[in-house]
Amino acid sequence: MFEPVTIKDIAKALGLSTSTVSRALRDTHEISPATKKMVLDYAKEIGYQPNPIALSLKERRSKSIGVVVSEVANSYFSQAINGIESIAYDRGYHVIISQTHESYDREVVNVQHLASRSVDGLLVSLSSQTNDISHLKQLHDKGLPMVFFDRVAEEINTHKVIANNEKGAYEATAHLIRSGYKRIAHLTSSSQLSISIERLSGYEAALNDHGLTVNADYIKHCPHGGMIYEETESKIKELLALDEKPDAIFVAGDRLSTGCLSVFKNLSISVPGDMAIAGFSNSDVLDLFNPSLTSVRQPAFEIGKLATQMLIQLIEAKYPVEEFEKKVLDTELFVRNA
Amino acid sequence: MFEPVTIKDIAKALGLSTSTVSRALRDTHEISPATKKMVLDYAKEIGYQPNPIALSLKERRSKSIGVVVSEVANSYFSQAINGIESIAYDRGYHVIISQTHESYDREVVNVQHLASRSVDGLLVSLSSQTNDISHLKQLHDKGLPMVFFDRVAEEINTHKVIANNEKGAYEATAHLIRSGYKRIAHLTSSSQLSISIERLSGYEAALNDHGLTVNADYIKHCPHGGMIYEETESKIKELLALDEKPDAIFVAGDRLSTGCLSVFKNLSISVPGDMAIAGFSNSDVLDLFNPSLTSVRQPAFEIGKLATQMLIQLIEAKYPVEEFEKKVLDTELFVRNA
DNA sequence: TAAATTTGTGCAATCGTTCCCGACAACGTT
DNA sequence: AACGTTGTCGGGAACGATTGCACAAATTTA
Repeated sequence: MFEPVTIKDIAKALGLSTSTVSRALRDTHEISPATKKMVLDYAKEIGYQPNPIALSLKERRSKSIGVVVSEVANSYFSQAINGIESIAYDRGYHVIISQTHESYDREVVNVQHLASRSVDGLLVSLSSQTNDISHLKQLHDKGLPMVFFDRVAEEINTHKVIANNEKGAYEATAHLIRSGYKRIAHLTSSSQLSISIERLSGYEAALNDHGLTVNADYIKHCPHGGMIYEETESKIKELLALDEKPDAIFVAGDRLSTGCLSVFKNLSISVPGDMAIAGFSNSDVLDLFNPSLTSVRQPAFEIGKLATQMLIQLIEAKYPVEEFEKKVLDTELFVRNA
Repeated sequence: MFEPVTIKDIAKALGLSTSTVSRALRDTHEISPATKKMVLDYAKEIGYQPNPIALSLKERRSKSIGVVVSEVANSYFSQAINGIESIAYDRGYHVIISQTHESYDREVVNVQHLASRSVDGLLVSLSSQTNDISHLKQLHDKGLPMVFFDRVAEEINTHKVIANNEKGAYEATAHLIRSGYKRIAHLTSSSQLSISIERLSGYEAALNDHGLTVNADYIKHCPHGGMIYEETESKIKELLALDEKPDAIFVAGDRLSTGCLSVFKNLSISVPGDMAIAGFSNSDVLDLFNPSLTSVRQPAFEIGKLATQMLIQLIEAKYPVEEFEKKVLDTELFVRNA
């Protein structure tokens, strides 16, 4: 059906050996100009394209990197992916994206799928359900280059690129405090996630620094990170049922932020009248929201770029890299509904 | 660095030939149960994983399909991709996503990249800038299986899956008419795109059926499909500058719809007070928008699923397929701000 | 002029896997 | 006893490309 032309076809047609053709195509100095021209012309004429799979087998690398994210339909990740592609592309790497949909099982399957020599390295942002990282540790120990971004696994010793989640959370919370709110709740995703820990920490620091006490009842976790509406709704209802109902919420994720707004809309609770909200989000259309949302925006594109640069550096390193670094990029606070 | 275990290692360790090991692993009947067990046990013990690249070279297929879309950060496409993955995954195919960002040049590069035997088939939705489809035609003529979805190329004879754009556009326009608007404009992307043609046609039919005349001044094209804010803004300003200013707009794309809302917000034009809007969009958070948006929603997930099923059918067909079909799925109208 | 070097090309191995053949037992059938 | 089956297994050629080595012819050097 689809019969690609190979180096062998060229060799046969020109009465040369495959080695000569190969060398001519690669422009080696040890081929006579005449032969070289003949081969190149003929190759162009019949539209020869080298078979990347054969190359991969020989070179033992695929010139492709795998990306593991929870959802591409998430502004943060789609922006990060654009950053990833902008670098990978230039360096001649394919990018294979896989989505976990925040499921641990899918993460394991996807990672296994990407590994086994079909990708040269992995860019990983953990799913919210992931506790056990042995599937990644095992590959990392075997030498598969790996860079974490956003949701990182501290236990694995490699490069990491994250936003300054603690500072971003601090600023958002401090903004709510400065706006006069005193009972500030925190809605976040699963507790073991690095971003959850960091954002919680920033939230607590802001409260402490402003003379407010941290109330454990005000901190609610959504293990599915906003993927399930009912989960978000029930957590918010728990907050609303408290004796000392919060007057503001700091939300720690993109999907959670929009989910939160939806819940309040459905419950006919006015924002920010009855409840103020500030949350992490990278959406481009936040300005169009009603109620609007004060947001912490991460440099997603830049994070994707950096992570990819570091990964390619690992992949192409001649000797095993022992020194790893964690890059931390600042977030930006967009005040709306001030 | 990363030394994967091969069938050869197993053969050597067990004193067998690679052929026997291969057959044992593939559970052929001509291997004794004892040998089979020995091989399987040892393979499991040392964590043998077959090398998919070697397989690809041998089988002359990669078990992967390429997807060409404009942006993953577009609700329609991210939902379609979820549909694509849901099928591909089950059938053992990798999915490689590439983004054109509505650029013709990137589309050509991406398609070339995906082809050359590294994907077994292509799922394509054209970029808004694409006029010339010879890069696809050439591959299709060479026998590369290809299925179009959403933005299709009529000139290429293969399977196509689309929404009923004409009907959806008709319904949205008719809704505006029923709501009392008389001067309805149409904002759409580049004129050569299949979806633009179909949606324009539905728009015109609705006007005609309701005794309204089609006014060429009311039809504005944005070649970048909403990717460039300034372009959208200038087209809208053109509409606003008309003597008989429109009182409603039917918008033909996801990004254009949100772009349109942003422009009106920035121009302090009240929607739907000064101007009513209805548009194509698959966003999940339209309910949160202010002003809200009456939307035509496409069955994106289903379209992705169908297209993938048809593509895999083409890929795995024993004989060249000659009969192609175009599947048309109904859209849904969500009335908001009624 | 003979030896040494350069130049241009081919042979064959390699990457990991499958699969067509053929080898060679052990067994059953006339 | 001679032959055909059947069950197990190994050898080796593919798949497409690269590359170290060998080797002839052409050229330069001693």
